[in-house]
Amino acid sequence: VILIANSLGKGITIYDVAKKANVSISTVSRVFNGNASVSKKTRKKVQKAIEELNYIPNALARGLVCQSSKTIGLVVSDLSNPFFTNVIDGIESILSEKGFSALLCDTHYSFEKEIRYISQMLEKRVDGIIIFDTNSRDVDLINRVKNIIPIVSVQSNFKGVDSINTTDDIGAYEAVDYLIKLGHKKIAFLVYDNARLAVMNRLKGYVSAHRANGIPINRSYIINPTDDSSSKNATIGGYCMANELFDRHPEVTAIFAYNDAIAVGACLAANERGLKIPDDINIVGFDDIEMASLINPKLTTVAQPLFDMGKNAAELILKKLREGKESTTQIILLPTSLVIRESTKQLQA
Amino acid sequence: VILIANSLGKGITIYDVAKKANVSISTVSRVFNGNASVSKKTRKKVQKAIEELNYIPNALARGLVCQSSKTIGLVVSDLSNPFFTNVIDGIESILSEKGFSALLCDTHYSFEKEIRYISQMLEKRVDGIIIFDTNSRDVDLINRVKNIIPIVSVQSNFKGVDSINTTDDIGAYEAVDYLIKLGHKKIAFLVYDNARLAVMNRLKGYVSAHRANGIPINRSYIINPTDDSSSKNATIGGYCMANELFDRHPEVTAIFAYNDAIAVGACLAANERGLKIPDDINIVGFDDIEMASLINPKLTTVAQPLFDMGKNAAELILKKLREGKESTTQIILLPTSLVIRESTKQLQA
DNA sequence: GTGAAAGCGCTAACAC
DNA sequence: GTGTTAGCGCTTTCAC
Repeated sequence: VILIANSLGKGITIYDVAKKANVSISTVSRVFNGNASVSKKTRKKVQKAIEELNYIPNALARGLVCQSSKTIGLVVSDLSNPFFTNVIDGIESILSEKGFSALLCDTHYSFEKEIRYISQMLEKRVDGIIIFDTNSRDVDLINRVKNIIPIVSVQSNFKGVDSINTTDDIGAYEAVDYLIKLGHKKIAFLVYDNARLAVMNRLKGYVSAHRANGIPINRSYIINPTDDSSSKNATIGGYCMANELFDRHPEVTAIFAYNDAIAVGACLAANERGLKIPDDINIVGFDDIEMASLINPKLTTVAQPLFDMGKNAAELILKKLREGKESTTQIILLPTSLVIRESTKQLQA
Repeated sequence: VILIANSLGKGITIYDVAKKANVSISTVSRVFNGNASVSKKTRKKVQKAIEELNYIPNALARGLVCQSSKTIGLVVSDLSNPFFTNVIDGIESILSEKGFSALLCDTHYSFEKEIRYISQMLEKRVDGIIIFDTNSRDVDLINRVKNIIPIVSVQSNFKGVDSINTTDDIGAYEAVDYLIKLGHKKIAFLVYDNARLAVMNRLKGYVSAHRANGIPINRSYIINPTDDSSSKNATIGGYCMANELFDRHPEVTAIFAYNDAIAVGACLAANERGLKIPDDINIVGFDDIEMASLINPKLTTVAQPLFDMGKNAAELILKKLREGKESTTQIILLPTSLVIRESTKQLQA
C-alpha cells in the first residue's frame, strides 16, 4: 500500500528499493553503480526490487553529490545548417558511448542568447562546453567559462582555448586555385564578415591562390551578407549575396562560397536568373554536406570531416575533464579535401 | 584567502555569499528568488556579494529540493528537417519566457535512441516531455512516461495524450483537389508508411479528393521510402521515392509530397532527369518551410503554422504542469492553408 | 560484504 | 525582516 502510494506520489527513491529488498541504501547504490563488493545474492535481490518498483535514479541528486552531471553543453549557432547537425552527430556518438549526454542549444547567431544559454548550462553544472562559431566578440565570455569548466571550441582562434580546426586555408586555396586553373579570373567570394578563424583562413586561401597565380584581387568581389539576411539561415544569406553579386558584377564567372549552405543559396539565385551552372557561372562550396551531391548539378566543394570533427571535439573535452587543471592547451587540425563534381568546368574563351 | 581558495576549488555556494554579506543563507536564497520579504538594504548587500563572488546558483540542488528542474524534454526525430527546427523555435520562445529551458535530442527515427533519450530525461527529472512524430510503435513507452510526468505530442493519435495537431486531412484534400482541378488525373503521393496521425490524415485527404472528383485511385502511385532511404534524411528519401516513381510510372503528371523536405528531394530528382517543373511534372509539398519559396520554381505547398504549433505545444505542457493530475486531455487543432506558387500549372491536353 | 552517517547546495517551514 | 533547521535523493567514507 505504501509502495503504491509512493509510486503515484513523490516517486520511487533508493529508500523504497532498500526497504523492499531488505538491505541498506548503500547497497542499493552499490548495485546501481556496478560496484564490485556486493554478493551475487544481494545483487539479485536488489535488481529484482529495482525492476518491480520501476525505480528511476535521480540524476539531480547524483549530480549534486558527485559534483558532476555527466553532461556536456553544446552551443551551436544555427541548427538549420547541416554542418552543425553532422558535427553534433559525431559528438553524440562519443558522448553516449562514454555515458555522457549532451545539452544542446541554438543561439541563432545571437550574442544575447549565447550568454543566456551558457549561463543556464553553468547553473545546470554541465561538466564542460563545446562551442561553435566563436569570434572575437566572445573572448570575455569564453575566458569566464574557462575559469569554471573545460571548454572546447570548434573552429576558433582563442589563446589558451582547446579547439578542433581544419585546414581551412589549404582547402580554400585548393578550391580557388582549381577555379583559376580552369581559366577563371573573376572569382567572387561569398563570406561572413565576422572575425572567426575559419573566415580568416578561407579568406587567406582565396587571396593566396590569386597571388600564387598572379591574378589581382578585386575587393568588390568579396560579398558579405547584409545585416538583414545574416539573421536568417545560411542558404537565404547565400541567395541574397549571390543576387547582389549578379546585379553588381555580371562579369564574374565563378563563385567560391564560404560553405555549402551558402553555395546552395547561390545556385538557387543563379537558377532564378536563368544562369546555367557551370556554363554561365561556376560555384564551389565548403563542407560537403549531403545536399552537395544531391543538387543538380552536383556541387564541387571542399570536404570537411564533419562527423570526425565532432568525435574529436567530444574526445578532447572528455580528456580535459580527466586531466583537470594540468591539461595543456591543444589544437587538433583535421584535413580538408577538394571534391570535384559538376558545378565547375573549364572556362570557354 | 578562504574565498579565493573557494573560487578556484569547489565553487561558490550560497554559504560563501551569506558569509560575505553577513546574513543567513535563507536571506541569500530569498534575494535570489526575488522574494519580497527582504529589506532594500540587505538586498543590496547580498546582491553586491553575489556579484563580487561571481556566484552561480546550483540548478541541481535547487531542482532536488524543489522537485522540479524547470526543464522540458524535446524528443525530435530529425533535426535536419526544418519542420522540426521551426517548431522548436516556437517552443523555445515560450519556454524561455516562462523561465524554463529545453533539453533537446534527435532520435534519427531510431526507436532504441528514443527509449534511451527518454530514460535520460526521466533521470534528469525534466518536468515534462514534448514528443514529435510518435506512431503506434510508441504506445507503451508513451503510457509509461505519462504515468510519471506530463507529455504532449505534436501530431499524434494516442488516446489520453494531449497533442497539437493540424488539419492535415483538409490540407491534403485541398492540395490534391487543386491538382485535379488543374486537370491532373495521375497524381502520385510520396509518403512515409508508418502509422502516424499526420500520415493517415494526409492519406485520407489524398483519397477523398480523388473520390470527390470521381477519379479512381491507383495504389501503385502511393510511394513509400525503402528501408534504406528512410534512415537518411527526408530530402534524400524524397529524391529516392521520386526516382522510383519516374522509373515505374512515367505517365504520372503530378506529385503530392508528404512534406516540403520530400518535395525538394523530388524536385532534385526531376531536375536530374531533365523533367521541367511544372511543365513536365507538377509538385506540391506540405509545411511551407523557408526553402519552399526559395527554390526554383517556387514550391506550391500546404502551409502549417510551424512556429505557432511550437508555441501551443509549450503552452499546453506548461498548463498541464500547473494543473497536475486534474488536467483533462486536450487536442489543439491548428489550420493549414494551400499556398499556390510556381510548381503547379494547368495540365496541357 | 554490508550498514550508519555525513554532506552535496539549496528551499521552505517555522521561530523569533 | 531575518535566522535556524530539516530535508530533497544520492554517494562515499568509515566501521564492523
